[in-house]
Amino acid sequence: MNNNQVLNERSLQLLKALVERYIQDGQPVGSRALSKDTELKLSPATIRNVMADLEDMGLIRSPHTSAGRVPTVSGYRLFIDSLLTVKPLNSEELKLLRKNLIAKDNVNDVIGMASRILSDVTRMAGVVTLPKRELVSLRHIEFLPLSNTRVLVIFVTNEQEVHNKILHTSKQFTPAQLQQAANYLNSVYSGLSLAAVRKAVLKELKDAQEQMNREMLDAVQMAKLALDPEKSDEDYVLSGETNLMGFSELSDMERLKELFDAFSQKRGVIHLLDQCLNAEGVQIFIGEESGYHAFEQCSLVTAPYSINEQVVGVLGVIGPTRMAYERVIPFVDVTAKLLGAALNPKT
Amino acid sequence: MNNNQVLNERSLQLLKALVERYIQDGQPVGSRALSKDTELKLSPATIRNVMADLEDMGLIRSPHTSAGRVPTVSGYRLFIDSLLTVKPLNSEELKLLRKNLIAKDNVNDVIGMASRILSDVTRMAGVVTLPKRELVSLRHIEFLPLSNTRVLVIFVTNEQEVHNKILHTSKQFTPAQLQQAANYLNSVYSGLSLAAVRKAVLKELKDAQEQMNREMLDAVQMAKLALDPEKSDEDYVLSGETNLMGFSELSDMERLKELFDAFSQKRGVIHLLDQCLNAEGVQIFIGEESGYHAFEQCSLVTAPYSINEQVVGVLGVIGPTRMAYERVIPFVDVTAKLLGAALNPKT
DNA sequence: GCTGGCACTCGATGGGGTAGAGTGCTAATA
DNA sequence: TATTAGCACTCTACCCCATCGAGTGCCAGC
Repeated sequence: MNNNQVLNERSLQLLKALVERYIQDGQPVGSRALSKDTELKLSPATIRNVMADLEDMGLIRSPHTSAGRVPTVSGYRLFIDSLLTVKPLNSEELKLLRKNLIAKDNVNDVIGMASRILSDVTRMAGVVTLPKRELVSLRHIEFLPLSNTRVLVIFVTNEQEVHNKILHTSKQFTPAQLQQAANYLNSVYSGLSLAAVRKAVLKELKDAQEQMNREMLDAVQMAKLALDPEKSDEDYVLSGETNLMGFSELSDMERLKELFDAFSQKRGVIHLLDQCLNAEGVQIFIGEESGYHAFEQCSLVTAPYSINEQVVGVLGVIGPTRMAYERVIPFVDVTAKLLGAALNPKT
Repeated sequence: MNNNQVLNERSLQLLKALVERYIQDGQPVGSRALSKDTELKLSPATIRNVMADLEDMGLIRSPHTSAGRVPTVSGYRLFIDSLLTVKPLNSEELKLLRKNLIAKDNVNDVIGMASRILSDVTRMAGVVTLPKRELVSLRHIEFLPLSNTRVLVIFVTNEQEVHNKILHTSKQFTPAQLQQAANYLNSVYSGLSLAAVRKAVLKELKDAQEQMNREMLDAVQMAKLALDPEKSDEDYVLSGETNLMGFSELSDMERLKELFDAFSQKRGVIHLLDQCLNAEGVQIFIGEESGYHAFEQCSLVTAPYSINEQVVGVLGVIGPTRMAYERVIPFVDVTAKLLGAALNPKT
């Protein structure tokens, strides 16, 4: 692949046509087909020359001598970054989104619905991360005694979601003490983000002076335990994985197993999605770009979503590299925005 | 298939040998192989005659003229019900179980671990239903005000598990009122099973007379809302689905998709597992016996598990019909017992 | 610089031949 | 009468090979 070639307007146009054609019917595209497809009146022979150049540049390749050409990852990348003409959502998709992506009592239901819509509409796999607890703010905290040294802590966050956890305390508390501790924490920390609360808590514990009375110290100590980040904090909801079994390019059982293993282990996928948290808008991993072998034949189109202008999660679509990006990209974009809206606490 | 044949000892012995052989290496079993396998000194020709009889009885069949024989569902059934010699767990498996299947704070963790062990050891898919909430007893109930008419209800069950739900009440309650309601419910219903509580609550509401004061009535009303059974109550944890992708008999993509679709829709699987709740010990569905098309190539080996002698859930293993029943059956059995033990509240 | 022509390559398809596994049937045997 | 050896038969799996069609690269001519 030597890049010292000229990429003139015509070559780009042909690359665009080739990628579009290939996305449409999945067969390697030959010069004859391309010559008919474009409005440039060029003979197959000319197009062959251009294709040879594109191949030199590593943008397309031929599976074997007498097949047509197929886009490489770089080809897709160039196509998506500079050549793609996105299609706006059709009214039906929009209607579906508006109808189903609405606020519910249970955040998980909304997330699940978003994931479901993503997979149903695109007929690929949809994925939505749960909102990062760290970034949402504390609304209310409560302690319930379970047994001697076991306390159930319950906290409600501003997305109206309830979390609970069992703490093992070093000493025994009376219900009244627990009540008092909760009251204290609510009065001091309510409204702050969980991350901020934790930070404040750690600070208080560090420079705890005598000025802080016994009860408060206990309360802060318990808050620390309660807010200890958990692995379960990082999770996502996946839908329509089975749609992926329909694609011929993923029909190799080895690969498919690897992919589904990645889905159920979650770690890799989470890592991948986390990289998209800070992206402005839609971000795309094409094939091997993700760095995960299991995703080598897949593309991932993601967009972050926000609650109160604060990015708290990511959603996306997973499918074969050969996907209708011009439809998927705007769809993922809009879904992210609407999910954010649906999760925003009605003030 | 005419059943008016004699099933003598020898035929059964040959059927057993055939099934075992087929389970072992997945190839149709011929008369010659069978003649070598058994200690009955019979020539292939004799065995062929017996096999023809077994085929007449619908216990085995041949994929085509010049292939060996393969067990039918009836054949497997007879094998499992009367011919199987189960193998006790080996010490390694037992050690793994005892080491990992221990009480934890979080029931879901224990369930997840059980599912994981089932799939890891058998190298097939493991499934464990969550304990039926209905059947566990109420330990503690608590109400927290969220906003005007929205109340968060939290209840802890005897398996130390915490459930929460948001109620929409018809009128507004003060924190004190909620506290009072919870106190009342705890004093009256604590220790009863959720099903019993619901029953009692409905009865109280039905013949609510003036003798019941306003507050109590409110409390009972809210308890009714809180205990309304939800669809989410019926759920299971599945592990190692991807193991199923390795089996050649399931390698048809159509079928596989159907199977995985069934897994993610959950309804059919739950229905199937529910049928095993009342079985004494291990229950097995072989292939089409399950009644679900998606499971036609699969067998399901299940056992119910109990908390406090009360059956609350089911666990099992899903794999190809051709599985090592003699190992899977005792393993599922023991796992169910140990899971029950791990879930039993330490009193 | 573009095009038509042409030889070439490669995968897919399908026919034909063969080897091997296993059967069912029959006649011989214990 | 139950068992066995022998034999013809059937079916699959496999390999080989010819053919076809799509598409290419290259070259000469416009």
